[in-house]
Amino acid sequence: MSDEKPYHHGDLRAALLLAAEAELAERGVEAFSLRSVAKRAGVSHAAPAHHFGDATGLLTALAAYGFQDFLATQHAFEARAPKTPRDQLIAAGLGYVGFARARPALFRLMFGSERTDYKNAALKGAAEGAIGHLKAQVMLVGGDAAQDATAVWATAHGLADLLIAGRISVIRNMQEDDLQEMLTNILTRSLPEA
Amino acid sequence: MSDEKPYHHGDLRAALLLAAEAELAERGVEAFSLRSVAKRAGVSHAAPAHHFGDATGLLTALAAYGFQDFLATQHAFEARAPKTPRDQLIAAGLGYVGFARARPALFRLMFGSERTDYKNAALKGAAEGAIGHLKAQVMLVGGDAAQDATAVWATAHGLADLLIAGRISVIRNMQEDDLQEMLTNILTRSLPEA
DNA sequence: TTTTAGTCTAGTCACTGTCAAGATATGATT
DNA sequence: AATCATATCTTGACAGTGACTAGACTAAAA
Repeated sequence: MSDEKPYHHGDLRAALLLAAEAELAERGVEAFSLRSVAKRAGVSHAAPAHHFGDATGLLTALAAYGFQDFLATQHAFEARAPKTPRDQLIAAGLGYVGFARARPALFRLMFGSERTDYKNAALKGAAEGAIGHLKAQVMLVGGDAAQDATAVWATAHGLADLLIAGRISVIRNMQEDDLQEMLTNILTRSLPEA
Repeated sequence: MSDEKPYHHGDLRAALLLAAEAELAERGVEAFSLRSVAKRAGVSHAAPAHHFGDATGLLTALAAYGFQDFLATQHAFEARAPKTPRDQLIAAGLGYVGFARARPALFRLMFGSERTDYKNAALKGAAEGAIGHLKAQVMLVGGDAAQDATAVWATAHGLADLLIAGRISVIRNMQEDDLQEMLTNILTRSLPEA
């Protein structure tokens, strides 16, 4: 009469988000299954509906949570970099790529999936927070904020997406050090000129 | 006794590929369904299996076909551009983005999906053809082929992926002319220096 | 004409997301 | 403390899915 699972989980919402990211990482966005998430959390197949509505609801919440970590990763990279605006911006770009490589399925969910609802306020807010951060940094460096932010962002995003897709054959057999140096070079070139 | 459908389709394989791209465009990669493709082609739900094995087989064939059109689009853009190596490379980049915008779901399938088999010879060949073309152009311009090709490619890819995701708010309300100019500017900056 | 191989259909299975109904626990009101 | 309302979770059902099997049909080879 001790190890009995209580009827109420306690914090199922958080547990489901954790399970969902694990499922996402193991099976990918396209093979993602609500029932499998429920099973992993040790709960009935219909339980998630009460917290997230449907599958889109869960994935939307997960994407929003992902954007928060995404921003946090960039901040972590920035903290370890020199404090000049340019270095900070490059660090943010490396953080962008680093996040994608560490959690590729989540990254894909955030930026590419159609199974999330971008009209959702929480997701929209989290996503715009990440974008706003980048734009603010570009303004510190100076230049045409719109175009320059787009340039840096697109470069980081393209590197990230191609890396996790495994399509850049040049890169597959590269030493991690050399890869980082190359990423830095490419990002630097995308910056507005000093 | 005239309009009766014959038992054999005639060219079901091609018809299925056409239907598959239409389904892809309408419902997206993640909601893609084999049975729906079969229905659209007016054929039983198990018919595709005889031509493509399983769903992955069909999507793999479709991706390979996509890479051919992808290359053709770039060539079309190049034909309309000045014949200097730099202009040709930029045109290829614009073609890259143009293809993604015209057929976003197919583009996503080619570069992002896990429902394709990249060990498949046809797909691998088609994909490497597109990559080889880009690399060849970079060598004409001069520079460190590996790094420079990666830079241009990542920039084009990032612009394309972000554009079709609709995440670049700066761009959503932009005039098409201004957008093209901006894309050209950003791609130019990613090029090895003259 | 007979055989063989290729093409397509029909039926089945386990799995999926969603819905509806009911069981159980929590907490507010009295 | 007792009752009621609400939130949480389970169970069971449904149509749609991918994959598999067996068989029907057809065309071309022998």
